[in-house]
Amino acid sequence: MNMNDSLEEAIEVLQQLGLKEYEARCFVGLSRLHTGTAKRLSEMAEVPRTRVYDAIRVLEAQGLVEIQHSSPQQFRAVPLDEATETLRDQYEGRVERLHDALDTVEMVEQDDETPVQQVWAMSGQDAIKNRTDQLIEDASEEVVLVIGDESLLTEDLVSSLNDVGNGVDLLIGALTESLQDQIKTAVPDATTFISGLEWLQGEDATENETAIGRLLLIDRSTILVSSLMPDTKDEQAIFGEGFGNGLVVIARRLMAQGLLTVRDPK
Amino acid sequence: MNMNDSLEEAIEVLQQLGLKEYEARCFVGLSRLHTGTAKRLSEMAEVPRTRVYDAIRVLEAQGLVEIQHSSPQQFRAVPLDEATETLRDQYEGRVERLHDALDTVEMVEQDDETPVQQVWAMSGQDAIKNRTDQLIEDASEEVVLVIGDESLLTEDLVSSLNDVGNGVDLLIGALTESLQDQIKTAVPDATTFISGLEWLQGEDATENETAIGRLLLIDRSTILVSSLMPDTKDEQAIFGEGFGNGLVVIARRLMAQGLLTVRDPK
DNA sequence: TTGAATAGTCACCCGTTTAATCACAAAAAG
DNA sequence: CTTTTTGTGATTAAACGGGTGACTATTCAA
Repeated sequence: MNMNDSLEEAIEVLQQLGLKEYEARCFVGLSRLHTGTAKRLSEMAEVPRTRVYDAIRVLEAQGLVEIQHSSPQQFRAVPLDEATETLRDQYEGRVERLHDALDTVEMVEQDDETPVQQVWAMSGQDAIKNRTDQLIEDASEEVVLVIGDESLLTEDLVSSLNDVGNGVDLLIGALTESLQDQIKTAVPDATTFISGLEWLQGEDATENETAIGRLLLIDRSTILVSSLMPDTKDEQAIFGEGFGNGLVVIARRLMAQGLLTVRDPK
Repeated sequence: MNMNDSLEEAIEVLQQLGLKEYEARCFVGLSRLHTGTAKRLSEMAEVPRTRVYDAIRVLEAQGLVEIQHSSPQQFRAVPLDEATETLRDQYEGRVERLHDALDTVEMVEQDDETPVQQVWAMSGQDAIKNRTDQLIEDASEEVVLVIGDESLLTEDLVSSLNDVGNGVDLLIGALTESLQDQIKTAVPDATTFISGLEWLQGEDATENETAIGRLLLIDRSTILVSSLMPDTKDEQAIFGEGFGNGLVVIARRLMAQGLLTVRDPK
């Protein structure tokens, strides 16, 4: 990646982390300046000089820059490692506060008429990863997992797989041999296999550009299927639980197609 | 804390984490509803019904809620642990990307005329903590530290103190006996003492409400002094390096006042 | 000392975002 | 066949953020 792109990337990420554009620009500007006045910073970061002062004040309050109160004032960025650590601390604190606040509250009564046909949709690689890990942890009998992309075989996933109870069968499939090898060494207890769902790929590929992401079946009663946008890495999943669930139809189809039969000749 | 306050707190924190007000309200609303339609959620969360849909879409894209595409649609929040973990992952990723981006860039040349009189100001408890830890790690001869408030004795600080090189003297002071005891057990290698800066407290207390936070002197050439707003827990520090520094005057005053003489009779 | 340049603070403008409401068509429910 | 409910879209008003210029104080160099 080009250096100017790195600068742009840094600015963008800082904004995602909650900074305004000027604040972000000033911070990356200072990061390559070691120390500077408002004027120099204004030129380097392409921020109107008169606005540098506001931006710096905010950054200082967040612990990202230091100010020398001389005349003229000098600014400098906190060392990178310190800055990232500070940001981490900030967010860790917020997430913790959120967790505490919500977990003293949860749940108002409900007039439950569970409509049995529960199929839920969710998005986001992180969220689906976490749900996958959680489901595997809670498995009591059998885990069937098909992984469609190398990037989905994360550390957390591996440790979840290795931590399942003793009586739980592990059946893991991959789309390529190299991926299967990785799985074999990472999760020795699992029975692995390749393919078994070419039909699924074929059927899908005609319609749109989505690739199969994950396919997870827990205790034959809970299922999660995700697809992966090849370019954007965006992941979307559907998720269902309960035997009577409509999604189990998919599971049956899979079994009929011979995917699950791999298990018996084991 | 009251439960309604918890709700408010959660909403506020979610906004700090980047959500809009409606999104935040909808999420905490769903968090206590287990599952709900737009109408119920609208009443519970005090969000206009017609706007619930937009908010939910954003939340779904972030992996914080699941949608059941039935009619009417049903929404539900991801379990709290999964949600916080997802948020964590999100921010960890961003901070990492920031670090990588800035790492490849740093430093444009500089016409250095170091004005020797460097006194820098910084704010924020996290940032000052990180700076403190860093300075202690880099110490080569002597660390003099005075801690003004119990909350400042963090794990990171303790491990930094215990990790200093062999030839480095550790001199740690506290304002109260109980704090001194904590330090003794946490950092056995240190020489501890109490007080030695009543004069500083006195002088300050007349003017404003700030209490002394940290006081750190590294190798007799780098110094950091912080004050703590008693109510807001807001911390502000000044920081200087180099022998010729004006701040060293303060260090001399401290020595003259007998603070540092504790070291000699050791 | 004086004039020019620099430093710093304010106040203002304008486009975008976002909270908030309304109008309307499709779909359920009675 | 009404009457709610549900979902989408357009619209308004206020808040926010980016962008610019006026103005004063300070510094520096004639």
